[in-house]
This record gives sequence, C-alpha cells and structure tokens, in this order.
Amino acid sequence: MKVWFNPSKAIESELSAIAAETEGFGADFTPGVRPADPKFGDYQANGVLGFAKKNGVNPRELGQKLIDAAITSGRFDPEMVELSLAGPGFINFKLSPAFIWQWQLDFSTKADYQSGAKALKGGRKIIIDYPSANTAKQAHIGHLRPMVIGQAIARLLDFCGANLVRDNHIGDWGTNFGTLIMKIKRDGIDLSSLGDDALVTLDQLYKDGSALETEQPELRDISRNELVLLQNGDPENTAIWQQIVEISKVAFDKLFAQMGVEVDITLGESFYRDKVDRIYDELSEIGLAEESDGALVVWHDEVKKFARDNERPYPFNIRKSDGASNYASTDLATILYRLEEFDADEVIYLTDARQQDHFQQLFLTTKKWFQAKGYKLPELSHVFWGTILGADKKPFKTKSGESIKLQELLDEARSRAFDVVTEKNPDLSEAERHEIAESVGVGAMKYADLSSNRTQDYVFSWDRLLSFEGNTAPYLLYAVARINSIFRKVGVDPEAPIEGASQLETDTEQALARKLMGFVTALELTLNDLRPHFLCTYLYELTSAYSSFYNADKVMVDDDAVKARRLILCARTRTVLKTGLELLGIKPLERM
RNA sequence: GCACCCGUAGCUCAAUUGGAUAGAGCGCCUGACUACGAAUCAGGAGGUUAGGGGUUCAAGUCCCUUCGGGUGUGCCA
Repeated sequence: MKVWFNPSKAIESELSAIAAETEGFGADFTPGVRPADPKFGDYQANGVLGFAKKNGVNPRELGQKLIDAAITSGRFDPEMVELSLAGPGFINFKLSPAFIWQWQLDFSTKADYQSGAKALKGGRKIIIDYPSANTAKQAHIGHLRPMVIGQAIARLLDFCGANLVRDNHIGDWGTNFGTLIMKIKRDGIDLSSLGDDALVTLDQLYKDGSALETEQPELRDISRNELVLLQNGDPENTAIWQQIVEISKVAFDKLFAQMGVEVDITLGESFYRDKVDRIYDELSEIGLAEESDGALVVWHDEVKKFARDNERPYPFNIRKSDGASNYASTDLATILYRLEEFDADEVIYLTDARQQDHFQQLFLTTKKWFQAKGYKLPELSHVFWGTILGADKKPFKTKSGESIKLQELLDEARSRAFDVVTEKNPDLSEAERHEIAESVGVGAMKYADLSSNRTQDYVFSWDRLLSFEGNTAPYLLYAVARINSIFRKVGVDPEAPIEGASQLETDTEQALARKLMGFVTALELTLNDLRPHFLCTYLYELTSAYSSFYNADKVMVDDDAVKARRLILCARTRTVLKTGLELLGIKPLERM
C-alpha cells in the first residue's frame, strides 16, 4: 500500500482533479479539505456547500456525486480511506487502520518529517529581523518575547527549508548616545575598567544622565553636541561609542547563549549611517518624498490615516528637520541593503504590536519606491506580539517602577525548577539536577510565552510563566523522559529500526498513531501566519494522546509482536516531540 | 476627536481564519501507584462567546450599534 505523507493535501489535490473531470463542477471548485473532529473522521471537505449554493443546486446531491466520482476514479483506495456524506453536505474521510499503521512504518525519522516540510519554504531567501535589542541597556521583561518568539519562528523557517539569515538589527545609533557620552565625560569614567557588570553601570549612567538633564536643562545642549560630534566622526566620542557597543555585545552574547538565541549577522543602525543619503536622493528623485516643516516626509494619501489633508497629519518622517536620520531612514536603507546584498525573497520583522503604523508606512513606501526604480520587491511582513502587562494593565513594571530584568526571570525559572526536580528525584546528582532545571525552568518560561496567540497582551505573573503542570513544557519533557526510560529498560536504541511488529489494535494506540500523522499539518498551520501556538497545541495534544496510551497499554509485555508495535509508537512520539521541542527552543531531556 | 486591536467557564487561554454538539489547563468533586516514572491517567460539575440588531444553508469568527478595556496618532526606536 502506498500511503500519502500529507493526507490533507493529497485529498485536496486528488479531489480537485476529479472534480475538474466531473459534470456539475468546474475549475473554480476547491474541495476545502481540513482536519476534522475525530468523531466524524480524519479529514473533512466542506467546499461542496458553498459551491452548491452559488450554483443553485442541492449540496447533498452534489456531494454524493463527487464521492461517487472519487470512488469510480480509483484514486481513493477503499483499503486506505472511506468517504461518506454527512450533515448538510460535508464529505468525511476516514483513514483505515491499515493506512495509519503503514504511515508509521514508512515515515519514521526526523529527516522524513523534515523532507515533507521542506517544500513549505523551499529555498526562499528569508531575512528575519530579530531580536534587535538596544545597546547600553540591560535586557528586561520586554525583551522576553522578541527572543522567545523570534527564535521559534527562525527555527521553524529553517526546518521548513528557508535559506535563512538571522539579522540582529541592533539600535546602536540613537540619540541616547549623546546623553551617555555627556555623563561619561562629566564623571571621567573609564569604560575599560568596568569589569563584568559593565552593562549594569552603563544602564545606570544613562538613567543618571537623563535625570541630570531634567535638573539642569542646559546640559541637553552639551549632550546634543556630543551626539553631533559622534555623528561627524569625532575620534574621542567614536572611541567611547565603540566601547559602549562592545560592552553591549559581550552582554548580549552571554544572554543569547542562555536564551538559545541564534544570530547570523549583526548589522545595527550605525551600519547604515552612510547609506541614508541615497534614500533621501532616490525618494526625492521619484517624487515620493517632500519637505514638510523642514523635515523630509512621505505621504500615503490612499490610506486615510496617512493622508496629508487630515486634521492631524501623520506622515512617514524619513529625515528630521535638523537633518539627522531616524528609525525610518535606517529601515529604508536596510531594506535596500537586504535586497542588494542578500537578494531577499522575504523580509520578516519582529517587534511589538505598537509599531504597526510604522511598518505599514514602511511597507507602503518601499512598495512605491521599488516599483518606481524597478527593484525586485521582497515579500515584507511584520510579525508582532502583545505587551506583557502589570496588574494595572499597563506595560509591566515592578513597584519601584523598574522592569523585571530578564536575568532575574531566568534565575527564578532555574531555581524553581531545581527545587521541583530535587523533590521528585533526590537521587540524581546535583550536576544533573542543575541541567534538568535549566531545560525545565527556561523551557517552561519559553513555552508559556509561545503557547498562547502572540498577538494578545497578557498580564505578568510568575506562576503563569513558571507553571510546571498541565499544558506546559515540563509535561512534554516528562513524556520524552518516560519514553527514554522504556527504551533504557528494554535495552533497545530508540533510533534503530524495530522489526516484527503486529498491527495496531487498541483505541489508544490508534488515537496516538493518528495524532502522529498531524505533525506536518501543524507545521503548515504554524508557518501560515507564523503563530507558534499552533505547534504548541499540537505537541500538547500529541503528548496527551501518548500519556493516555502509556497508562492504558503496557509496552513491556511478553508478546514480542505487541511489544514491537508499541515500541514503534514510542519511538515515533519521541522523534516528533524532540523535533517539536527543539523548534520551540526547548532542550529535550534523557531523564528528569 | 480619528484609526486599529481586544472582551469566550471562577482564573489563564484555545477554537485550523465562516463549518457539524464552543474545547483545554489551573482550581473544585470522584476514582487509579505490590502495573514500563503519579511532573501522570480515567471521570464529573462549570457557557445566553460583554449587550442588542443584521447577513448566511451555517456566526465566537463577517456587518451595524451600545457598553467596557488597550494601543497608536510629526521629527523616540
């Protein structure tokens, strides 16, 4: 029996082909195949309903006609799949136990699953812009989501065949450097002698500098002048700036290693400082940019809120009235660079939801600009997320007005997980308990952030981020650990082929096997609009099916054929869970 | 003022983008360790999807409206 790797897609295309040759349908008919509620079958097609309505025919009759044609065509082997008409005109597809079992035998390794997924992004050159933190600032709770969501999306794209460049577009050229340099010079600070806590000191120096400016407004002129000096290449200020950037990079690298953030290139805003003039020239030359109140701006009259005749005008400001560049100028220069240097097919930006207007303006501007110049326009998308809020529903701050430091969150995660593992498994060595706590604690934190729809805001709570029960990373990790434990006891390599298995019998075996087939569909759905929570939901459901199976059907039984088939299910579950966890940036464990 | 987003079980969230009887976790109640790891499993109670109107064979999802909350709104990024 030849089974479909991706039944949902296979059914869709077979049915389309059959409909094209069947009277009453047409080329504009789409079957609309999707996974179904298990009580109806494995997949359902609901395209007949809308199509029948549009053409004024009875949907049940039309559905039956399609089923008959499908069976006559011979493309739907009755040994593999059973078709039936239901309700107002749904077509249900129920895969046979033989199909489901054969699927487990044919597709078994991570490489098999990956080869099925590779077509999804097949060789596309994708630049992903993340995590793009600012220099000279300690990472706080607000940096959690870019790092966690960004790495999961990057790993997904990579797994699904993208030719990926992770670009850390750091903010290293902002106006804050004026204040920072002013304060550093005023206090005579030697940046090279700050040691391990250099970033903490820089963070404090900036805060103190800002406070000082509030007290003594005349200092603002000094700061502004320091910035101008820096931008004009003054050697002393450039040297200070380089040290600040270097200190930040060292701190980033340390944090990235803890968070599992991978970066391919780091080209900050400063990299584009000599590339913005071309932007001003080109946008002016094609008549897109114009002067307004001394600044260079772009209007988008076709979008109401960006139109020039609004009561409160809202242009895309690409050069400040003092002649300096800003966020918009460097972003435009960056897109051009990504086209010319990397030949990008797609650019994905990751920021919080509050920047939606900026990206809408950026994309509109780029589209018109590239069209006028005849440049190839990459697909541009803005992947955004909601804010982490405090109990007052405002962006989260502690009582003293500070944000929680990301390092503090990581330490708390490890510490809580260490306590739990020590309680559950006191016999493990301390070193191993620390390793487990790392994966469980940090994994729980990441999973908590990934498992709900990223566009929603949520209220911060330690228990929310560091829960270890229910739909959490430890639940998934625990299932992997139990599978590993079985293979250790049986003395079999979970990666090795298992022979002599009999067909599936119990309901729990079959439910698990069906769930295993859904991995690629889950990846597709996740990739569709880059929402990792779809993958989380799938992995949770898979684990739940495994846990039911584990409790109902003993693996280590005397009957070798039964043992073999259950070991196969364990091995497949282990592979999918490990692969899925790695995609989410969570490290699977041998034991916990 | 204008624009956009949100409101689902006591709490935290799903719902494959318009599909069949709205699902999970936590908490609560009842059971299962002399069975491969109980960080688990089996079961139960808990809903007028903020209110009202409309479109549709079909609405938590689309449209209108009221109420409640959030975000953005010219030189920060």
